[in-house]
Amino acid sequence: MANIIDVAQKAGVSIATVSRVVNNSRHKVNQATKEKVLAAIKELDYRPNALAKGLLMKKTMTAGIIIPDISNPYYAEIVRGIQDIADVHGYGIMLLNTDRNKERIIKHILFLREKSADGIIFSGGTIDEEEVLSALGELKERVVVIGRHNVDFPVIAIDNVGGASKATKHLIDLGHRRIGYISGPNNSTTAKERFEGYKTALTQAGYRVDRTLIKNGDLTPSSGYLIAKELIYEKKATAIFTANDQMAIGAIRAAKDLGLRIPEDVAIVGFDNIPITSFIDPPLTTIEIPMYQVGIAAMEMLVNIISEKNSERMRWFSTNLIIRGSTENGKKNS
Amino acid sequence: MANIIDVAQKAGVSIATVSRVVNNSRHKVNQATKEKVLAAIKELDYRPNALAKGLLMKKTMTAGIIIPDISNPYYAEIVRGIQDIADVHGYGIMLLNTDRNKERIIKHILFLREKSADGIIFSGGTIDEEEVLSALGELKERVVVIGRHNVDFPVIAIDNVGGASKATKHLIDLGHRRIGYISGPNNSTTAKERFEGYKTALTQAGYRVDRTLIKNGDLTPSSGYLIAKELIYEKKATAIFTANDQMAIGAIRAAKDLGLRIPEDVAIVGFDNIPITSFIDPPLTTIEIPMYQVGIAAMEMLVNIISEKNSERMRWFSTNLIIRGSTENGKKNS
DNA sequence: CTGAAAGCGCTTACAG
DNA sequence: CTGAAAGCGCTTACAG
Repeated sequence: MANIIDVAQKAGVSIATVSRVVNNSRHKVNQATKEKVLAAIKELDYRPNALAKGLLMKKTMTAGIIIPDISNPYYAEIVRGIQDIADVHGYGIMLLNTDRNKERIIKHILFLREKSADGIIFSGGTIDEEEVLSALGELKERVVVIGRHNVDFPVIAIDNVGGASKATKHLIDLGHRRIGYISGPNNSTTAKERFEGYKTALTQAGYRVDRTLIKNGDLTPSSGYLIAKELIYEKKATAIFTANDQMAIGAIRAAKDLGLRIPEDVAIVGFDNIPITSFIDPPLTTIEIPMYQVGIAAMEMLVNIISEKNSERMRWFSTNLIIRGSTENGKKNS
Repeated sequence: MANIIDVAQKAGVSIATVSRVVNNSRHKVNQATKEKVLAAIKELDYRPNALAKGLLMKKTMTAGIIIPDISNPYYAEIVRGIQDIADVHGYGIMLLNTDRNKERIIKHILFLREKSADGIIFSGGTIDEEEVLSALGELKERVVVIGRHNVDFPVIAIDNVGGASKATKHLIDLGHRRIGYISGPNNSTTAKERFEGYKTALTQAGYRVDRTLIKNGDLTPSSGYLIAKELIYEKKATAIFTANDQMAIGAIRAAKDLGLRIPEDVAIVGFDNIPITSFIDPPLTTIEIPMYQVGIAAMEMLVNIISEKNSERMRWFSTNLIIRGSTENGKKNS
């Protein structure tokens, strides 16, 4: 590929001049000269080398996204929001999956440092551990965390506790007493926060938390299916609240396979409001999170931090109970 | 961040020696020297700068993935496969969404060239257009295309035509004559290939293709919902085949909202077999594509191409009809 | 086994 | 308005 020297030679100018026209520099360039350079660029199909530029400028226009799993629609939607804003600002995104595994988190962080990423958006899994923190090195000041608020980073916080509490209270208000909770993997802080909300609502209503009604899933429909069967059949749960929609969809299937009616025999509430939820049968009552907006907010915050605009270090997204047919009869959709 | 000179000084050696131990070079280094260097690296928390290395070596260990939309579970699953293999080989992935828009495709390609990506995996939208091809420049020899086989690139081909044909034949065999097809956006070649299969099956069975039964959706559940309502209510379709599962899920909802039974009154077949399909009600008959495996194959092929191992230029994935309750009674699941 | 030096492709302060 | 030159952080052929 042609480089800046080739262009300079073809245009009969110095590489300094080429650089100035390529970057639309404020340093004045004679119009005729500029046109010669532009012509040479076109003819040679010249593209400036971002590696060389990044090396020199200490700015790569690259951000890393570290998430548990892109095949989880929750993260996919957030990533889409991030990317749309990245696009607007000319940033590229390096996407990394961790499956919440600490070694992979660390490995990915070191990788991003080597690539001189300008910043990191982190979501899912633990970032506030000694080892992870120290891996961050000079990137420590250029991180945005999504979904938690008890970490020492700029954060896009989601009201998981409040949302889960609303969901659980909704089930309590409908008269349910044996409300199961299907959580996420142990290292999912989001699932843990949602568990907090579940406990809070029960406690506030004057009920005790029954540990036998609480199980960990892995956020997939099939884990929701298997655990729901157990909670309903063996533990006699009359309602189930799940840490995400996918597991709730599995739970609905489980109730049906047990020959039970929803919501009459078993009520089910999910979390996230992924697009599919209003199309299943019955439509799923769930807690809405504006995932796409969360992604947008995260990338905007990161861009501000990188460009050292003084930006807020916290954006708060509240959550919203959407009541549909999986908890109340007659509600087909919303 | 510490650089190679800092390390060399601290260890009392030359940067050449540091480089050799960092890269585990075959050039021999005295064991004692090596240990001094290692200690210095550790103490300074030194990470080699990938930009500098990439600039020099003309190899960045970065691959671009250009897809229509990561929030579409079909692509999310493929991307996950790609990334898992990228991880194994030490590659980083830059993810870019195009919404099948030609300008964005071109913009993203140029972006990847500037970043000196080692190769590109492309899926969705058109790559074999003059403008796009020329944007590729020197990357032209380092592209893997997913999902098509009529392009002049190494390809992971999916038997969309055969799959769609099987799906349609299945409906014909069940006695359906008015079979609607809900396609994807006009620039989706995948949806077009699936349309080919639909036509082929009809023609082979001796039926004519009724244009009024064919509509374009946008691959979302809600577009499936709206179009299915129209096809069923106005066009009297008794069966619907959709270009992806998401739209099929919308179509199921539409049939139910019209007060119709599935599969007795309306039969529905999707495409892709995304995880959720076996959990909805009725479970969705669909065509299975091993999406994760497709991603794996694509990245493996790209790695081979980049490292100039002579690799096959074509991998073929066949598709598989999975019959569930949305077309045949008594089939609850598979 | 070790190191000096060239060179990858850029940007910009400086001199003219 | 234009250009020569330094320097970003590396790898490796070459000489010793």
